[in-house]
Amino acid sequence: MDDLRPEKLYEQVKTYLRTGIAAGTWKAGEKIPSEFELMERLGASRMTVHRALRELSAEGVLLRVQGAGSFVQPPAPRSPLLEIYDIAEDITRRGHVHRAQVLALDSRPAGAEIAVEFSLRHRTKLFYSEIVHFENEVPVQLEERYVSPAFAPDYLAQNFTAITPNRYLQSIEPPHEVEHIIHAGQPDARVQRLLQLAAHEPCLCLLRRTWAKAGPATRSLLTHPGSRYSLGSRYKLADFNARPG
Amino acid sequence: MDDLRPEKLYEQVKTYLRTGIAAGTWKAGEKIPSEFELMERLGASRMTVHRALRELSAEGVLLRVQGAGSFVQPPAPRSPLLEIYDIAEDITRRGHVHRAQVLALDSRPAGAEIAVEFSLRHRTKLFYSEIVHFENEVPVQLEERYVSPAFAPDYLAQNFTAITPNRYLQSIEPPHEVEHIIHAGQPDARVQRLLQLAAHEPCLCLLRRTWAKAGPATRSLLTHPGSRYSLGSRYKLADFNARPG
DNA sequence: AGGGAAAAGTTGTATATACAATACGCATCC
DNA sequence: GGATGCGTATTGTATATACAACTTTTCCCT
Repeated sequence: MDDLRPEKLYEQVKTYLRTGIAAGTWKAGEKIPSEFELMERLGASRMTVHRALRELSAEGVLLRVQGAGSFVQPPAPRSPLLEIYDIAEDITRRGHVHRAQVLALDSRPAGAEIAVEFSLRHRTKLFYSEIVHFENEVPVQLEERYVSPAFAPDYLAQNFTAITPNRYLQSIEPPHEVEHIIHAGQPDARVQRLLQLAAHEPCLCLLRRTWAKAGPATRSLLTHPGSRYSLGSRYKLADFNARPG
Repeated sequence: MDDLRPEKLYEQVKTYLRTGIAAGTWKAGEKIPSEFELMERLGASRMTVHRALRELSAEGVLLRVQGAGSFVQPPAPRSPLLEIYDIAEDITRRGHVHRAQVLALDSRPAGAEIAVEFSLRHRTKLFYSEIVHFENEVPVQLEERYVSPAFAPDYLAQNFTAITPNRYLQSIEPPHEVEHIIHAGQPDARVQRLLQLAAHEPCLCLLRRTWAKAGPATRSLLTHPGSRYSLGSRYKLADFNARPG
């Protein structure tokens, strides 16, 4: 499972800087060492260091000013919203530690509402998983997921502390169609406890449904603490102006 | 205003490919010329061509497969959530009646946080508007918007009961870059009153910032009643698996 | 015909070099 | 004091080269 190949050199440079920023070696707004300095310190060529810095700049981690230097950008609170983003990836990219706690992983009859969504007869069985995701041991997401057995027959045999359901399902077959619905809600007592929410703290709920070519595949309700998590995206529109016809 | 400097060479290569794809020279799924071929055709070095292709790949325009070639990706599906949707349009499309109540429309000094976002000195004046949007006389959105005077000099002269700020600003110049951040929050007493919220009812907050080519343009905080409003999108993903032989 | 090795083609990474463009401090000049 | 210009530091672009990694095609041997 693990990728044993060594990280590419430019990736090593990126990791070096990212962990340094996460560790507070360089704080937001501060200047990081110059390309030349990093080149000597890390033993890579300037072009390799340059590439690493350019990519970090494109990712919004750094702001580079020609003639002046490279500066740490304040972290943009973001998760690519409409992509099938993976929360574990998201957390580790921020340089934090991700842990998943599996509360349930079984097969259970679909309730009326769920059955309709999956175009199944009432009480037909579906796979179900319930996982709490922690960022630095703070709960940031409750994931309640129904999966069609026809789509992922081996779902129950997976170890979801090692690989997220998201990533596992993606590896089977990328979805053909996706739906996202976002709303703000008041958690019930159980959710409040699982996410360690303060009294009356709202939560941000993201309902994501996916379809494979064969039919409905998954239905996940992702609940986040309102005060500790936000969804975001930022992108350039420039490229979409020129269109044929 | 126009940038008279010649486009960078790698940008020229990107433009060459983008226009070729737009013109149908290479269709989705098809293979584009190899780096070597492009290098000879365009008179750039392979590294320069390589950089152009790598960036197009990162942008999702191309799919590159080591050892095989570079293939045109089907255009990425965009969702209404990330577009600049207009709530008046949204409401009328549902067949309901939209009404806007303008609570404020003035010029006011930017607070510390806002000034930083607009790259302005503290207390420089910005245009500000505050509008409640009603769907069938039920409040569904509180719109608190800051606008750069440099971007929209005539902003204060508009009648925002007739045209939404959104639509007006779009007519000046479509944004070059957009950021959306969504979170769930607890409204303060004032918001609670304006949106006629029940006690402890959470709200869904969408912070949208836009940039024009010249710099920061607008910053809107759109607050919705959690129980009466949700954001959603559904779209088809292209088939990324198949690649022609 | 089939299998498999070899070759060719294509992209990925890394380096060295050169020069251009920009920012900033410092000395100079008026 | 203030404006000007210059040198240095730093990032941006472009090129040539080399080799690695991977895919596809060719071709030879069985």
